[in-house]
Amino acid sequence: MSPVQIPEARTDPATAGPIPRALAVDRTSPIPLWYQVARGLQELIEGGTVAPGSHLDNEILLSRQLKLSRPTVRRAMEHLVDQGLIVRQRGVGTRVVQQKVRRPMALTSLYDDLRAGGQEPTTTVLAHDLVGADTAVALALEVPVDTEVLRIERLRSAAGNPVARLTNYLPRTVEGLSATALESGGLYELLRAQGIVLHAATQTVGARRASAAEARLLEETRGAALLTMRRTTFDDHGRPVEYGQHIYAATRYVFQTQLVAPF
Amino acid sequence: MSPVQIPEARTDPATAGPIPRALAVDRTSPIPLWYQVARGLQELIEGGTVAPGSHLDNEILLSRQLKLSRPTVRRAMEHLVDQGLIVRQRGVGTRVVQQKVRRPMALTSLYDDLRAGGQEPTTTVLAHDLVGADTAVALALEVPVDTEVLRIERLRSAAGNPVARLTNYLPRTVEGLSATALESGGLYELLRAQGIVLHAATQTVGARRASAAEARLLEETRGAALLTMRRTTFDDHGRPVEYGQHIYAATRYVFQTQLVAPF
DNA sequence: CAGTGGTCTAGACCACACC
DNA sequence: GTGTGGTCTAGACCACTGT
Repeated sequence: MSPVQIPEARTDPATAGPIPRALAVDRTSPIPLWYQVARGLQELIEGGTVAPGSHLDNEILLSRQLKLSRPTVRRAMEHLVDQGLIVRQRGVGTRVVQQKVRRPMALTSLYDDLRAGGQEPTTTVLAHDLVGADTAVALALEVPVDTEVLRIERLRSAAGNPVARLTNYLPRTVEGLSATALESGGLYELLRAQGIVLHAATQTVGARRASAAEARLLEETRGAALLTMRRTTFDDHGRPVEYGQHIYAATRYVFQTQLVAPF
Repeated sequence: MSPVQIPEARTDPATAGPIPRALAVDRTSPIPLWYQVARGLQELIEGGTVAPGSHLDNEILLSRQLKLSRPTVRRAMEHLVDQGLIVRQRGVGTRVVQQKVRRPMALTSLYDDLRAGGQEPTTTVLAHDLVGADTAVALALEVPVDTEVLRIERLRSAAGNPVARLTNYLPRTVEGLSATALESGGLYELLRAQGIVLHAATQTVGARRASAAEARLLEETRGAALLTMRRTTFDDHGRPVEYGQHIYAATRYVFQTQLVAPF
């Protein structure tokens, strides 16, 4: 009846459930509290401490345990719902979802993909020069046709086998993309190091047969099936950062994606 | 200095900016207020009332105009940021982003895709029966091997040309999937009509060459490049709903995706 | 009925960009 | 400085689920 909280029934609520021990938050950190909580819960889930199918503590209890407000805890949980880690039902509670492969590919690069898969990727720069933008490049980068843009062509290999030929076009204003830098890391990594925040992309995936030269480069048979991808990446201001036309050896690479329903 | 609000300086704030007129919210509706605001703003942006690049009113002003709290208005704006419609910068404001193609493909189906593209799709059911789950199907649907599952095989055409052969496996418990229903609409549409909430999916896209039979079915040349897709779809409880193995004529279809950074 | 998540409010303080 | 968005709090009421 009374809105006053019960004076420590049995155990200290801050150490009660199996949850809170690993979830201490650092209030001096610049990282938002809700994000710290979300990461903490994510570790508990992925580490198996909280079994799939089991219920998580409810918001009010958790906020009391962590000494945070309910909206803060709530925001963390909403984040995990977006990630597909947990499921919430009014009147029922919050349950941990059966674990899947879980790769949030979204805005990663082939380099990140391969490295995450345990294969150490290597890169050979085939071309690194300035060219006039053709209509496709001009449209994607939102510059006039024939504007000089940076072209980068790379051969990406994994475990000694060629996987893809990557052709990227970028505005001349971008810096820090020397050939040596490109051979030691991914393009997106270098862009992020320049302070560019990659925010969104549109991409088109298709397939076609390899030309003789492409087959030779990728060590495929003549006429082999290739995956093709065209992608335009935008920064957080909505400006185009990069446009790429890529081909992948279909025998050695597939695109894997996790989708979450919009809303 | 005083925390008291200024007593109606000049004009009534509720009719001041260009924004609020179309943004009246219905407090009796079961639709969340923040969502009503988000839709209203989206219409203003997509209708061109608010030009790309121009600033939106700030949160405090907008909340006063709409007579809503700041967090509510804020939530609407966060939604639009997720959709890629607007961009926010601390100390600067909220600006409308240059419009792109904007297709939130995420969890739509080929049927939706084709129809949205103006091509009226047609479907021919090639098979509709019960089969024992092989290892791939069993793994995806989380049932034991050899469990009887529903198999649906369809040929999807657009503008009279075959585009894809779709093979889907579903648990026997799913209803409402008669052959006639499947020929008049998309699978996802039928599932949603059954009250199933599609929430997430994992998919793998690859490429290979067509067999003689596949080429014949899709009216392609022998050995033509095909796009392949395997997708498992999950409902909002995290349970697998559907597993599909599909092939697409690469000359007639590509996958187009909009990605937003996950952080 | 009690317990859960879903929504909303009215404040507060801070970090950052621009003048 | 001034104004902006980013974060956080401490409540409130409601809708839905299960008993």
